[in-house]
Amino acid sequence: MTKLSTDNRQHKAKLKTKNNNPKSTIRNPKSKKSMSRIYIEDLSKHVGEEVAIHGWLYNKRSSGKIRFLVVRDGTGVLQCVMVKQNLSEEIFNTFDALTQESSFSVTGKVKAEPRSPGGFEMEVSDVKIIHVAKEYPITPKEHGVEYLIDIRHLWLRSSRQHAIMRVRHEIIRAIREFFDNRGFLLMDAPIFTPAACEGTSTLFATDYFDLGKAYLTQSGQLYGEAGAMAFGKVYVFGPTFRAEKSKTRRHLTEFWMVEPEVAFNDLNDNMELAEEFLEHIVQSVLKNRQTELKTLERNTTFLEKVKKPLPKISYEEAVDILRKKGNAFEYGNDFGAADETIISGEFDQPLIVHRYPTEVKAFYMKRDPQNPKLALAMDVLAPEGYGEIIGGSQREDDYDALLSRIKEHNLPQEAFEWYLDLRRYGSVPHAGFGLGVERTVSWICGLEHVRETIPFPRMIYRLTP
RNA sequence: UCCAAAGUAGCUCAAUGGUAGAGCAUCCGGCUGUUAACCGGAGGGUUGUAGGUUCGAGUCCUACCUUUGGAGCCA
Repeated sequence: MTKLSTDNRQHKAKLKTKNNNPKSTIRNPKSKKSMSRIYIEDLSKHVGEEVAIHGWLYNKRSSGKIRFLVVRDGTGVLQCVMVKQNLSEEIFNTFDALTQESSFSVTGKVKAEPRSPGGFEMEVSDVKIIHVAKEYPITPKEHGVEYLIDIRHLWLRSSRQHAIMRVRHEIIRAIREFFDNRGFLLMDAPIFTPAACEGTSTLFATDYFDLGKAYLTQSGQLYGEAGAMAFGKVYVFGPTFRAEKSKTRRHLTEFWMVEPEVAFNDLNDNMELAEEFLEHIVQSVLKNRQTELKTLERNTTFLEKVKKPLPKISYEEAVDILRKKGNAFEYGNDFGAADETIISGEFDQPLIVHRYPTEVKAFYMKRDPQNPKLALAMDVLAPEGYGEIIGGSQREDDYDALLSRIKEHNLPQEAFEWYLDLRRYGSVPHAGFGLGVERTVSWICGLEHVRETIPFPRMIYRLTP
């Protein structure tokens, strides 16, 4: 019933536009020698000029003879004022046909307007409808995340999602800038791999011609190590895949990870690189994305404190903190999400925890010469309960030690022969870490869930859109 | 895989075991400065599915389905 009436209205709207342009309902806004077209973000340079904006209807309001169109063009939002006595009836009535998210181009004079949120307003002289949208499923009122995530392709048009995606973009830009400025080579690792990189996680399998199964990568690190031996310092930046049935606000099955790897670095160098890296990322966002952080109502007090040096404690000291807090934590276990929150709650900066028991860490991590029961590993825990955002280590560079680790973990030696080669031909101490992009975005934006940090999240029960 | 919670109008939510409602959205009307505009009116429901208890079930019971949160694993 509702559908019918909408269709009717669309039909009417089509008829109206047809009168303007007999060829097609979809008009090319550039076809007419129109005003110079600008983006909303550049409005300040065009005050007093007659310009055109191409965009979509964000919202509209009417007070009878004065009407307001709120247009968004992807770079911002602008309120356009239609005054009846200044416009022909035909143009004034385009207001009625425009539904939420209809596309159109609007022409008029730009005015500075202190009452408007962006500081500018447009006095409309002409409106050209491009396409009348059907009833839009996202209304200006509240919606649940469950509903919105099903229409993620449309949800991305809303202001909050714009802010998150712009912060994500800034984080990725800062990551690349940081490594590029330090002479790192960006080295892409393969997505298809013959075996588990770390041997533990469940992987996504796929048929690979006559070669049997291929698996989607869960880390580019081993390839990064080959890169470090070839180029000295590299970073791998790509998607990674985990088939574990993790159902939490911190997990996706497909997520992005950046993994630097540096030859001749030890654990201390690695921790220093990580803290400088985090400082650069957070300070870049604070510097370049204040508007977005404001939209997200992010309290930036903690973010401003992200500067070198970050606090560093050993696994043992972390266990002590847990015990002092009355937590019956057993030495030798890995920290759960609740433990991480307690430990990081003691600090107001990201916290580096180093030297974990070898049993809870991966086979390729070098053992501490001072205490062979410990791995030269490091994790960075974000404050405010956001958990682990970085995991890294100094790698085992001794051939015999690495081989026995591979055997202890029951890994297929043939698959790791190339990796062992790195210890056969000019082995050197080296270290690296991986940073989860989505968890970092989630932390910096202050979000409830990582699913909002990636344009199209992949989770156990979600493969669409 | 395990534990827990939730499914009622397009959306967000109400409704002691006793006639299923509101706000937003949609449609019709009004308004010359609105700001998630406002005011008046209208349409809109197999209460996730299948059984059961009861004079009577949206509400109680059982199973299943779907989604969400958490655990484990991890970034």
